[in-house]
Amino acid sequence: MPQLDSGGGGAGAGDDLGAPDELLAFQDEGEEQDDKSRDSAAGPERDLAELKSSLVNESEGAAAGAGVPGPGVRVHGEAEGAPEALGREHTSQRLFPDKLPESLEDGLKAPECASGMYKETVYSAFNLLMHYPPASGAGQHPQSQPPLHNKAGQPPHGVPQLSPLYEHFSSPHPTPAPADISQKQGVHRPLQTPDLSGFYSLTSGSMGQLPHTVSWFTHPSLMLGSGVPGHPAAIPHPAIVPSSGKQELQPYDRSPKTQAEPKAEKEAKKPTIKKPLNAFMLYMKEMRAKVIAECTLKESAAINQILGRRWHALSREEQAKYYELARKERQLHMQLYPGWSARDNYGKKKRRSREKHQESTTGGKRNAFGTYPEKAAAPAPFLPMTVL
DNA sequence: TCGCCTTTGAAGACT
DNA sequence: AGTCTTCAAAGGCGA
Repeated sequence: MPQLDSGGGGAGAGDDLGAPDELLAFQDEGEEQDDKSRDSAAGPERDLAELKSSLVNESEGAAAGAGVPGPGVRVHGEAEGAPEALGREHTSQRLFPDKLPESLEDGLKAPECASGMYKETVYSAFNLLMHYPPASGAGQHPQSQPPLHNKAGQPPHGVPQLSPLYEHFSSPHPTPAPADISQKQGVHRPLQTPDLSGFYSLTSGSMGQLPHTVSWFTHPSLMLGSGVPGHPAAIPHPAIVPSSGKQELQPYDRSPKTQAEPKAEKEAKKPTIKKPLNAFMLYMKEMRAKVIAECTLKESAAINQILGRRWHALSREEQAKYYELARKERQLHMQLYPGWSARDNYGKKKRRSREKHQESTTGGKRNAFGTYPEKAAAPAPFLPMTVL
């Protein structure tokens, strides 16, 4: 995130949520910018095609270099030696797995997949940000700020797939549900803070600008958890899900099973507070539907590959909007669940087999530890633009 | 039914 | 401090 929190946290300690990694995402200036502009200018036609051709390149490189290529696979001719290039290298590498999922191949074959996919990329996030003016002294990114005011006050295109957290706070009736949850978990959670009241106090008029909010309020997952039954305010925070089983529920399945559930089962379904979504997750959530609609792909793994590539093709301004969203998301999450820690969910998922990780290590993607071999040669910390 | 796949980013755990 | 590990979303697929 380019300098979203510059200025030493005008919104207080909690504002210092812009992770350093966010800055790294914008290290790739210079040739990277050219790269992105090429990608963007070329449009989606090249998106999948490049992905596919890159795979070919990688295999060619592997053949020519006798296994040397690994991290050095370049797809856009970045400058050698530059820190940005280093950071970029493993990115590129990650984007091109050894094997392309069949489903992805199908998607690549599908001509409709290469049509107009790149338009409107961040309009949704852009639009959303309009409703969340940056906290004082925070989010003062010079590039992300000015365009945040849509004079018309209407979504330019489509329906933003907002993180429920935001939609939740878009409600003119802020729900006390999270606090309720917190009580159950024995965590003190102040309902509202001065920071947030200024942040998310939306008028009912703004609701009209967020028609998608309805989907959030009517989503069955919101009927879980605690709260005052039968009242909209009873809707718990969407980050709260039953701890047992997957988060996803059958769409619009509102059968009152919970009433008949035995006590033990209820115990097992104690709500879990999920991690706030990061910038890329927010981007994926928003763009997934488009990719699915325009491609024949359905497999998330393949879609995520495309989205990952598109993510890197986004301009820094476009990415900045998602970073800003994610930052606000974390901020909200922190305000809602002050006692929550990612540790709470640590180890809840079953671990993958170590062997598979080691396989991927040799494959040049994330190694057995989820990082990249090149990380040892991590680029120098990104200097905020204000410094530069 | 459950975990894997696949992506990036955030953050906890570990050295 | 630096590195490693896990989780966040999503839905098809295989065991």
